[in-house]
Order: sequence, then C-alpha cells, then structure tokens
Amino acid sequence: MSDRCNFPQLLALNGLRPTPVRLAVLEILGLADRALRAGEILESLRIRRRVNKVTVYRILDDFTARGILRRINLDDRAAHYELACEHHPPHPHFQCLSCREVQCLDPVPLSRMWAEIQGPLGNRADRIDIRVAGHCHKCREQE
Amino acid sequence: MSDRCNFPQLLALNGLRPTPVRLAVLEILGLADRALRAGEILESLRIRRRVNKVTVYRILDDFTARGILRRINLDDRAAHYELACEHHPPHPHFQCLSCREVQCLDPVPLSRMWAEIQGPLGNRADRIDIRVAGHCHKCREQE
DNA sequence: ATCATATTTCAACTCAGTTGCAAGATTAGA
DNA sequence: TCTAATCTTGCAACTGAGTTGAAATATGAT
Ligand SMILES: [Mn+2]
Ligand SMILES: [Mn+2]
Ligand SMILES: [Zn+2]
Ligand SMILES: [Zn+2]
Repeated sequence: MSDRCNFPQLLALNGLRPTPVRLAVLEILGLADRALRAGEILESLRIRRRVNKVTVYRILDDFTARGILRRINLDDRAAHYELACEHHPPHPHFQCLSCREVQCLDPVPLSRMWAEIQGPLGNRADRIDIRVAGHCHKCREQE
Repeated sequence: MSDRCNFPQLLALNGLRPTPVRLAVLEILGLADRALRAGEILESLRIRRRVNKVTVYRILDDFTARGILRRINLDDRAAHYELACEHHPPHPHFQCLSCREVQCLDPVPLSRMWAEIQGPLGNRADRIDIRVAGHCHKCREQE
C-alpha cells in the first residue's frame, strides 16, 4: 500500500518534521492490509523503539485532523486508523459478526450515496461512513 | 414515537418483567426525537427515581442483544440508543460537524444499499450502518 | 411462609484515551 | 557559536464510558 506514497514529502507538505515516530506510524499503516487500532500501532512501534503512548495518540489525532489519516469507528470501543492519501479514497468497511475480521470494500462516490439516502434538503454531506456487519465468505462456508 | 408501541407487551414477549426501570427506559426513548446516550437516559430516569448506572447499562445491553433497541456508534465516544420496534426500522443518521446535532434520516432498504456497495461475493450483509457527517440546514444559514 | 429466581445496587475495576507540564530536540536569529 | 523560540516527545496523573463480581432486594411459585 505504501509503495505509492512518499511519506517524508507528505509530512513536508503538511509543515511537519519527518521525525522517526511520525514516519514509523505512516510506514506501519502503509504496510497494513487493514485499519489498525492505536494499540496495535503502538505495539508495532515498540518492536523498533521506545515510544510513549501519548505521543502516538497525539500523532494520530493530528494526522486525522489534517486528513493524512482517517479514523474509523467500528463496533469495537477502540477507533481504527488507515491512510487517507489519494491512493486510498474513503470506502465502506465490512466486519464479520462471527470472526470480527474487518475488510475494506470498494469506494462508492459520496454523491451517489447521498442521492440514494435522500438526506434532508439543505443539509450538506461532507463524509459518509458506511459500516456493513454480516458474515464473511469463510465463516459462511464453515456452517 | 411511543404511541404505537405497547411496552409492557414488548417486555412480556421477551420474557422480561415490566419493572419500573425497564418501562421508564423504553418510555424515555419512545418520547425522544433522536437517539440518546446512556448518560442522557440515566439523567432522565433520575428525575423520577433513584437508579444505579449499572442497572441502566445492563438494561441497554440486554435490550440491544434482544433487538428491542439499536445501539448506534457515532463519532462521539458514547454510544447512542434508539427504539428498534417495527415502527422504527433501521435508518441512516446525520450528524452536523458544527453543532453536533444528530438527525434520523429516512430508511433505505438493506438490499439496495448492499447492491450499491457491491460487497465481496460470498459475504452476506446482515446490517448496514450509515453515518453521514456534514453541515445541517441551520448551521449553513448562519454562515 | 419458604424457597428459587430475577432484578437492582454497590464498590471496585478496566480500557481507551486526555491533560498539563517538564524535558529534549530542532531551527532561526544575533 | 551561543541563545532563544519553537517543535516534539515523555511522564504522571486524570477522565469518561462502560464492566465485573458479589451482595441486597424484589418477585413469583410451591
Ligand atoms: Mn479501509
Ligand atoms: Mn435514528
Ligand atoms: Zn468471518
Ligand atoms: Zn448544525
């Protein structure tokens, strides 16, 4: 996933210094094939270096506010994070009720979804979060 | 909202005793015009009687597991709850990024949404949570 | 009345984050 | 180069939302 994103440049564009922790957070998310929790990111970071959790939470908040990352609220208490660069546009997520695994689904245009929903006239949609809960391919076979 | 639901009967159908706290939780949600947080429900309850928060959390969990209520995870840390009886089918929610107000939108059939999303073949969708974030009617006028 | 079961309460705890401030690192100016 | 301003990270203590286990209370059945 990260093969198309230049992280030092991404940070520079946002006026942020390319510190080891910031770069490592981006690299970890770039290599992941799914959205990760703050705790999982922290764990990965600590294999390499000593990091305080507050630093990670602050970096995740900052990146999210700047649109570098997307924060995803699933059923689980902890939020999940994923890269939000142009190669990873917003998309729905599928979570299996049986094995709890999370899959990223193909993007659907905001305009099409907003039209489908027919939200109140006068309201403007800036973002649509879609979370599908169900039973995945594998879990259905096992039954 | 509650005018069409018989709460004592609803509890009886679920093999639950019509206790004052259970009935009050349902009445409060029945009168509300939006999904409420556990804390808001507790506050309303305490106007009438002395209740422990654990009781409320356990009732909300139990009702949710039985499908009497729906738990809605918005951006806020606390979950929101709304009645899930046949007169209140699942529907998308709109949350204004400016005033944080939550609106219930019109229901959209699961099948239509699932088709729109084109989820992975073999996966089965049981539930689709749609959360729209944007700027509401009122807040847009003020600008 | 006696007992079993269902419901509510209490105190203590967990988990995921947040806050304020100190310490360290980086950059810019004199 | 020395200094000061700014940015980044760390530490300790705290918060809010919810959870746990066990005791107390209420309800229903015999
Ligand atoms: Mn994703
Ligand atoms: Mn609603
Ligand atoms: Zn599964
Ligand atoms: Zn608004």
